[in-house]
Amino acid sequence: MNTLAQLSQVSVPKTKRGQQTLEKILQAAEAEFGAKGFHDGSISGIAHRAGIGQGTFYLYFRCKEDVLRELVLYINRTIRALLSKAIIDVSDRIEAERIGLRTFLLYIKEHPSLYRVLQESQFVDPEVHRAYYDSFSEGYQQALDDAQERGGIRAGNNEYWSWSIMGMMHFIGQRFVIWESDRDIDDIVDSVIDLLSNGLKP
Amino acid sequence: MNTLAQLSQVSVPKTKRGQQTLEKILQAAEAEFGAKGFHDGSISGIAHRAGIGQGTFYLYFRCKEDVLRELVLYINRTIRALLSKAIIDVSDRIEAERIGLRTFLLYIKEHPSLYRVLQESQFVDPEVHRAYYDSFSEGYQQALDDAQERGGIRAGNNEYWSWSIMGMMHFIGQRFVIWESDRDIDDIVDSVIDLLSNGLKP
DNA sequence: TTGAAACCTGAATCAGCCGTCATGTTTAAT
DNA sequence: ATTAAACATGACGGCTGATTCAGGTTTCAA
Repeated sequence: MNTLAQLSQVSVPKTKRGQQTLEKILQAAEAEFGAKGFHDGSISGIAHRAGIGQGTFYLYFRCKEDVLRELVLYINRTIRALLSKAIIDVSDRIEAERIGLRTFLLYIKEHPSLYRVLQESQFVDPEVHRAYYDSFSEGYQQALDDAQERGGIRAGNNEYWSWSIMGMMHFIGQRFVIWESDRDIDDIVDSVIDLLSNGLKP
Repeated sequence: MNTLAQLSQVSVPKTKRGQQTLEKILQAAEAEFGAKGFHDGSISGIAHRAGIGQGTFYLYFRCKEDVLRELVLYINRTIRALLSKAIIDVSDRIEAERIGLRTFLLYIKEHPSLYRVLQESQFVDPEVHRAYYDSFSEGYQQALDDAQERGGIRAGNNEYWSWSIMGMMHFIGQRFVIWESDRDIDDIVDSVIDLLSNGLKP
């Protein structure tokens, strides 16, 4: 299994101008892929949005796939940082779930293009896509393990449970934030966390 | 919102030979897209696998996208039929969830290519992809409504709950059946249904 | 100031595949 | 047996878009 960081293919530009250009390319790629998808999106489209020549793209990335990989790493870093920060001193696991789901939904609402890129990476580079979810799953299992030791939640198979929870969050986000974006996020969170906390049984 | 059936673009062949050819094309497309994905898979690849000429493909489908659409409709019909049959006389909702999850996982284990096509349809024809899940969600909400009236499960927002449950099933299937196929399916089902029935709370 | 490294350009190349078409074969109803 | 409809073929035209490259320009350390 690869860790995500090992999958990066870009080297850091040496001048300030280079760093700005790299940044412009990444933002342009986010917009281009978000609007047209990976296959219909083009390098010329990215270059145009970034305000650079076509050839400049290849000073920073070896190919079209590499820029998508880099965007997936970027989402991973960003969401992980947001989540750690949001639940840093929440000791109750279920409260942490609530805050985590809310934070996630608010993030993808603000960055639907980036979230689309993540989904599409499944068919462009399955390895980086899986590494993204593996990295979340690991942290998740650790958190569930800890909560179980403290008696905060019931015992269970945390590998299966972590993927179940990620699945809930993903589908809820896709359906009620990406596909239909005017729902009240707190209503969604309440309902989903209720199910996750208490289950279906009366 | 479109119903799935309206999205079909193929007309039924008039002779027995035509029906056989259509069948061959669909099976070849399942294999081709399953192996190479939609974009890297080619019409010539499909025609080759089906043992027909390239032009013959276009007697049955207008374009590459149409055959993918047809495959999504096919999965939908098949899984729905399997599920209805499996839970036809199960009155306990939680037992029905258990059987439903098990049936679903066994199906995708046997048809990973078809399941990949369904996932990829999100980026080829978002409408048919969404219609697929909407059709399941509707049936799901109905089932949850009924069970709540009988007191079989707790009250909740069944729109959110149905998508949460579909998300659990999807992620579990992707991770532990598609990506890693040697897990004991009954272990998975027990663990996931335990979480779904009883929740995280002690 | 200078020069070497870093960065930029966009027209041209090139490979690959979708979809068409002119022609030929098979089916099945009468 | 006849024939019109249905089905089959595969070479090829046309287009698209990723990547290259030869010839610039800018940066910055010394």
